[in-house]
Amino acid sequence: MMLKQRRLPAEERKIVIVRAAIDVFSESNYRVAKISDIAARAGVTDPMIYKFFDSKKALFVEVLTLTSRKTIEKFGIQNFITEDSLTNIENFRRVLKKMLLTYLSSMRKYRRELKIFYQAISEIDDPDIQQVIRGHYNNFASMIKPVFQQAVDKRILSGRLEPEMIAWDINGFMIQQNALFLADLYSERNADVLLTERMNSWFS
Amino acid sequence: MMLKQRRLPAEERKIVIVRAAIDVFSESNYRVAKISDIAARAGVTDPMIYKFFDSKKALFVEVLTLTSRKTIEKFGIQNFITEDSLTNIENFRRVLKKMLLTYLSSMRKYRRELKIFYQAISEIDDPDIQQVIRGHYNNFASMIKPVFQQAVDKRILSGRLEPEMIAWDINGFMIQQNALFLADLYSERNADVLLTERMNSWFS
Amino acid sequence: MMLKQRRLPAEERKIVIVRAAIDVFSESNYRVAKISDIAARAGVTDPMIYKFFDSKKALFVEVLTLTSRKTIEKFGIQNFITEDSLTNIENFRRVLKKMLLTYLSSMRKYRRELKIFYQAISEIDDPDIQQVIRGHYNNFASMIKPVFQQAVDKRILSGRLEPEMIAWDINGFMIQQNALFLADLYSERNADVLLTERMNSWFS
Amino acid sequence: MMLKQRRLPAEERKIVIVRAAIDVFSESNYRVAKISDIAARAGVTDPMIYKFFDSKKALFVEVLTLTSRKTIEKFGIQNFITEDSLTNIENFRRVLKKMLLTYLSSMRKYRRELKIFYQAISEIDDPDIQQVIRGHYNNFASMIKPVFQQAVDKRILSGRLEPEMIAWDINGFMIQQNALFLADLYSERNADVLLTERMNSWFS
DNA sequence: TATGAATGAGTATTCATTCAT
DNA sequence: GATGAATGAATACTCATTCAT
Repeated sequence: MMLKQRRLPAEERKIVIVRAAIDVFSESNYRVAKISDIAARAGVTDPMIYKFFDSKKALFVEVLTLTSRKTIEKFGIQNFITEDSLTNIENFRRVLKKMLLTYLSSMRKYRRELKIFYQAISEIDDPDIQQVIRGHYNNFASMIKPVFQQAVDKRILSGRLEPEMIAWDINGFMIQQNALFLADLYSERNADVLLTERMNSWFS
Repeated sequence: MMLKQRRLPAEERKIVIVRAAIDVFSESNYRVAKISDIAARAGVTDPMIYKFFDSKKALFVEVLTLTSRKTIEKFGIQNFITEDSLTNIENFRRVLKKMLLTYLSSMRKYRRELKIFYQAISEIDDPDIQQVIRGHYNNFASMIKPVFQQAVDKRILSGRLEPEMIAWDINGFMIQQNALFLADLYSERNADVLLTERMNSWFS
Repeated sequence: MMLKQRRLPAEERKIVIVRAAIDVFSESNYRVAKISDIAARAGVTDPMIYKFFDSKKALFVEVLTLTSRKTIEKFGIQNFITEDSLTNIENFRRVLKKMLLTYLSSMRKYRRELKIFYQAISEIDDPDIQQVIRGHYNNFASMIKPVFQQAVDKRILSGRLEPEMIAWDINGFMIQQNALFLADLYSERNADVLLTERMNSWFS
Repeated sequence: MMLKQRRLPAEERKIVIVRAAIDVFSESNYRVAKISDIAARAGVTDPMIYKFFDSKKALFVEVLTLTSRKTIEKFGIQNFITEDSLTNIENFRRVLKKMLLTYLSSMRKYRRELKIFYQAISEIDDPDIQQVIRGHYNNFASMIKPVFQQAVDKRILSGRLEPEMIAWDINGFMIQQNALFLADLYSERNADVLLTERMNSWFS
């Protein structure tokens, strides 16, 4: 068991602060969260926050950026869809569905990050924040598209729907399920059925 | 020549305040917007706001409630889907698509209301606000469901997908397009193609 | 005896605040003085200060401006030097000396204002503050000059030294005596002797 | 090629810090200047400052003291007024005038130090600072007085005006010109004319 | 010796809300 | 009924200074 260290190297301290920020932001929201709460949660005093971040907003943007990166890594379609799974449409379909359901079921675990991400829409007029949000959705789509492109190239998919279109459909599906989840209106069954419908459309 | 009216009947003045609130909230967000800006925009003094609303939050909730009501009225599926259009699947499909596209294209006009609605997600922990949000999505689905139920009853729809499921699919589709729209990532072509795909699934 | 009024018309309240500011600024200095001290002294809360002044600096500039105006009014050379006193050099000289000595002896009474004025030199890089300071010295000189010009016109003064020059000499004399006074190095006798010397030079 | 020196003898490092302090204080003022800026300018870390000075104020007082000493040395009346120049009033007068004009024209070069000195007036309530200021003016006068005393002793000056009085007149003249200079109201011509007038009074 | 890490204490400014008139 | 006057309560951010290593 590690006691709380009094002095930490900068790198580690920064991580501790970001983690605290995720906690505190998600427990209320960007505007309500107080720097002093974040500091307390991180076990430091307020000024330490400002050693690493120029402002509360800069910290929020960092949290957003990191969350975006982590989400996309975690989604990690490329880890699921191996060369192997692309040899055969049934394989591809099975693996894809498993992946999407896995993602959906991870919402519960990443509710905090999810909530912060949706908070950012309230601040969408801020250029820095807008950039992270748009970057995130674009990156998400960009990660998915080539997988479907490969499937088309390998003739296991008809190409009737452009890979880009499918990518944005997946993106959109996640957005809607996330939103419903945050409003406590998420239904696993609904999500499952609707996902199946969509897959039918992608794979027809 | 129109002078600023000195005295307005209470009901009208309340409407003026709510309109001002929509303007001001949407120009920044619930936390940033100032009561004094809303009052100025409405042409009243700050304390007047408190004549009509107990608090800033109460005003926000009112705006939310009214916006929800208006959105649902405007969507007005019952106005589109007449008895007549339910006699024949092609009619139904055509009218439905027209309605959904109309709604999509109205996003531009109602961007202000849309933005406020998404702001509420930052405040989802507040019970009053959560209630409006959930109520809105539920009402939206409840409005759509019976139309499809009728279609099933009238045998112009197979009933393979439950009307409730379709209702939530439509609901979700709107949520995702709204979110993309607010992030300036809305693509009319994408929306159109993906909507067509979904309709195929509902009507198969 | 007047009890401290709870509610005061804006005009009066502003005066109370400015007076409090003079007290508080002079008891320490512009940077050390706290808005909350000024507010407390004025018998109001901090936000009231901001109803009248945009910032602490704005309040300081107001104090400076008012002090300048008051000082110049109080010096009021035009009140001393009447048509009458300009008929004859001895009269003029006597009245002038009396006036200057009066001013010098008023330093004690106006120490607070004096101190604030010299504080401004620490802030001379601020354009607003610089403007007040320069304006003050220029106004001071501009007030004195025409009196000596009249004396020259009326031939009771030789004009060997330009009126403008004399004006700046008086101005400078006050500056030096003020500075010494603030450093507790003021000597009435010295001031008196040196003033006599200068008058000899002006009137020769 | 000069690399930043890693280790400097303590005395030199102290000098470097004081120089940096003069720069930084004069660029804003005592209250606004930051220790970290001074440290950065001196090429040391913040805590190093505290190796040499107990506090920011102590550093300011040191700067003041050194500036006072340097100013007085630089004024160095004793360097100008040699035995030789005291044999004859014309010589004395010429040399004195040259010296005072030299001092005046050096204001431009020593603006930084001058500015810091006037900043101290804002802090005149601090006993340490008051002591330096008063000490400075007193030393200044004390340096000048004996020169005129000698002139009186040598009968090249009448003694009508006591040497002490003349000393304070010179002192005051410098104070006023410094103040006008800092307010950007310095006029070389005015200074020259007024100085001549005063010399007439001292030498009559 | 030197410094990176850390903080105590402070403070100008903001704004929703109240209330006397 | 309407408002000008007033405030309680809050909070992001700063900086001189200390101390463990």
